[in-house]
Amino acid sequence: MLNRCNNRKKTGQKKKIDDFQKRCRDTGLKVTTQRLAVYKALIETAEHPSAETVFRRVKQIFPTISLDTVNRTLRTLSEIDSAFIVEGSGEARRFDGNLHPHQHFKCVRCKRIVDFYHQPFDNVEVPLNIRRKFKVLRKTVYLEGICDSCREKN
Amino acid sequence: MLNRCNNRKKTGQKKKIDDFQKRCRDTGLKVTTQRLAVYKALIETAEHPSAETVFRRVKQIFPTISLDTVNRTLRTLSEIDSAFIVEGSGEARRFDGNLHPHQHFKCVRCKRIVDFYHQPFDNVEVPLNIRRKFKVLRKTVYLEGICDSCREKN
DNA sequence: CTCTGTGCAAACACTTTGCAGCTAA
DNA sequence: TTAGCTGCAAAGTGTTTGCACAGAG
Repeated sequence: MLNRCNNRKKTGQKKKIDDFQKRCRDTGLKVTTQRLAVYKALIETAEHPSAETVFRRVKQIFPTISLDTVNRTLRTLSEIDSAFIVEGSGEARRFDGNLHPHQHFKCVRCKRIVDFYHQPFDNVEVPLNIRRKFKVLRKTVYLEGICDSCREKN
Repeated sequence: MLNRCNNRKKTGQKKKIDDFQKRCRDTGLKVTTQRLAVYKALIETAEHPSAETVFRRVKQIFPTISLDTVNRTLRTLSEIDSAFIVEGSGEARRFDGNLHPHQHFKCVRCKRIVDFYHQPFDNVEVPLNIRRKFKVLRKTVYLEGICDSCREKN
């Protein structure tokens, strides 16, 4: 399973790129050389790169691209759900003094974070292939969405 | 201490504070007024505050404290496991172009992020009390620890 | 041809650091 | 007493923004 995720197949890449171009057209975005290059760089790697990393990579085949464009494009990609942010919300760090096991729900509009506890999340064992390779120190379950009061505001 | 909270809840806070002081002594940290004030402010709220928010709150009862101290203290608290970071790693945003459902393991040393897929995590239903109140758009399961190559380096 | 996208530079928000004086142990 | 802590100011890091020009549709 680790392997399958790491070896993203070439044939699949082509289709992804076609789908992406369609997605751009559907959402009214222009298919620019830069946008395509950033998207390709992102799906060609399994290392969950930062904007800086994508920038360095794209620069090799497109030397005039700027870091700003990469930043803007990555943000756009996540807005049209062609990419996800796996680390760093871009907002300030936030802390929790509650040491008991629990999970969080975060409202993407008002940024409110709510604690909850749902035992089944806690009960799921970390898979063996992960436990064998890595020392797991922490397990986080995180939900995102729109909270009740933000929904009413629509 | 306000005396309106004279029951078990307050006793719990009291115990937490005692435990915290012990934790400081055990880890060789001094129990300073600032450190205590920051810790209290953190456990008195359920809103997962940022450093800035904690700062504003502590300032009311301790006007000379600086934001730097709050930042430093919150970092220290998470280092001694008296608090957790629930949002914002402080590092750069990182992106993922893999849209299939999957989970992540992140090595806290080398920052490498590895994809895996463990169906049981996917199968857990979001609890009803959350689904009823909030519109859930995304579910994230995230493991943190030490990866194989970093363990060997010890 | 039009209007979005890009590159540049400057602005920005948050966090960290160097240092001198302070304080808990 | 003294090692560690704090407050201040300055630097650092990553991201966003305003603007004029370029290029996709």
